Amino acid sequence: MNIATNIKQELENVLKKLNIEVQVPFVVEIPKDNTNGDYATNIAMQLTKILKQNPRSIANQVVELFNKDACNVEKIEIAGPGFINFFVKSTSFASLIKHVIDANDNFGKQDYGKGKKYDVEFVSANPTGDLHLGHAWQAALGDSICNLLTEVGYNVTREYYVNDAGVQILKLSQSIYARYQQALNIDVAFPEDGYHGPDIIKFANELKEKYGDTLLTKPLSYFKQIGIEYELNKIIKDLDMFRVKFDVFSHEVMLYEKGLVDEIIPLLKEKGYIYKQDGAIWFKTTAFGDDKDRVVKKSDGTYTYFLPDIAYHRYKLQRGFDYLVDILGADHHGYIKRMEAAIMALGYNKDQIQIIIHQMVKLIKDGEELKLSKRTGKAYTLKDLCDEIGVNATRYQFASKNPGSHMEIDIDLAVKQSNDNPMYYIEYAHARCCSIIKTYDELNVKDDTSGSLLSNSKEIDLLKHIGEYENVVLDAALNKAPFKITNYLYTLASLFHSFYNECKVIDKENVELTAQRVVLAKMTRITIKNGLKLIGVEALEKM
RNA sequence: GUCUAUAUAGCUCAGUGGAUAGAGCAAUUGUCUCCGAAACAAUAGGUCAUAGGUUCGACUCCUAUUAUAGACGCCA
Repeated sequence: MNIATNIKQELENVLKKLNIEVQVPFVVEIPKDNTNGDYATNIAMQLTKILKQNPRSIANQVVELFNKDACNVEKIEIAGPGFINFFVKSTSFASLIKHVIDANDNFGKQDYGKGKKYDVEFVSANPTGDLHLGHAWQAALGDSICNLLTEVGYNVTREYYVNDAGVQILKLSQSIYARYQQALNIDVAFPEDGYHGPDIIKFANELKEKYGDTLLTKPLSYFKQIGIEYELNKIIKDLDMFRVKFDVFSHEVMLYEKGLVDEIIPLLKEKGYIYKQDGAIWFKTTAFGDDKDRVVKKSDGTYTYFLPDIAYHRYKLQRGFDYLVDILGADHHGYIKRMEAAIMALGYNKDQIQIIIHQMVKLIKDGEELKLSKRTGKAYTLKDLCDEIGVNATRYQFASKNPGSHMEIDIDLAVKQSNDNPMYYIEYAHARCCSIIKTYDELNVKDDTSGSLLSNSKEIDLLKHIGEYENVVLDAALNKAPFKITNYLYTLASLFHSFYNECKVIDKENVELTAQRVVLAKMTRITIKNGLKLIGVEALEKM
């Protein structure tokens, strides 16, 4: 049990003694300045409205009723406008130390989710070309979110939606067919909106090598099928290299084949959300807060893309997931309201779906913006970046950004300064821990997890921060915010480096202290390793 | 015009109602006879875009304005 939680519980007891029934939104946290205690709470200020007294006098009452022995508190002070600051006994860390060492690889794992089922859909790039850096962000973000949710006890499925029924795929098959003909020296015009990428030319040449001209008589549907297979396999391979593995690939074509798409309009009609206008069929999404109604069936009789998407989300919910998460680029933000509308219209709860939007990636190369262009086939891909700076640094780079903020990547700078990536600072701390532990092992001394000799402020700061890890994991998971993990790890590495420089860990003259300090290195190593694993980065033992 | 984000140190970014707003890079200065100097310690650098409001307290919440990116089709 961690110390902050203990203090919080005791404060809840105090509230009961004061006969306060209502929820008080107070926090127990580590103050920035440790002269303000090891932990502090704002409970007195929060109570001003309820008790209608000044915060310092409330603080006095709280302190009087507070049972210090229940949570290893040595001293309590009231400071500033009414903060209550707690100073804990050094022995209070013994249970934390033992917990971290015993849990080891499992430190951080929690049962908060109680096995509830999440389906997280991300990347879902059309199989028409290589993954670009926007997909890299989605892949890193999505996979890390899945890891976090799993860590706190949810049952998570990673899902990829393959848009294989739309016009994009038709263009792909036409492009392949044209390139194939060109490979055979047949003079044909390349389709107007075709895919110009070099990969298609390469694929066409492979077809020529393998089959000669025997495919010329095949229908377009044949090229469609082999095209999807070829492109999707390439994507899967890249994702695998990026350490992202999907559990389920759902194909749009399958939704049509199973008749799921055709079921939607009658279903919505039954509930009264469908009407006809100008020869088209509309879904009344404004009933659920959208700013305008959406067409689901065009006047020419074909469906809009929206309809299969509704069918797809219904299909996911029917498979028994409690929550759905979609990760999309900012160019899809208009999509949120209408999809929520669809979910609600179908009788599900709005908070069963969450759509996470990440902002656009702006690429700078040679001092100017590099526009992604499928037409010209020129793009800087996920694989390009991984080849240049490595998978670890790439995963870290994308996991560490808040998806709500805009990202600018200067490729030349990223490559040149890859060692300045904050990840290396964290890796260095980990490698240092490993090195210390190795040296220590040769001494043949038994670990001491009591923590009784740890009194230096650097040691205490490190312990307190490690004690926060589980809360940070939970917070990051619930907010679906992997960047909270990277921020945490960075601070942890910093505290460790600082501790290392001030406190000699291995001291042959003082075996007792060595046996306790080395445990700090072990705790740090465990925490960094587990934290990095959540964002798909390997912890290095040597650099 | 409407919608969604974003605006914090010269640059890249933390900071989801609390105490003196924090890191890294860049600048200046110390620290390796010693467990890994890819590190540490220190100095300097900010009217938290602007103006109002909410309250014990606002970088944080609300409103308006400005700037930047993106979205607003019977396209996907």
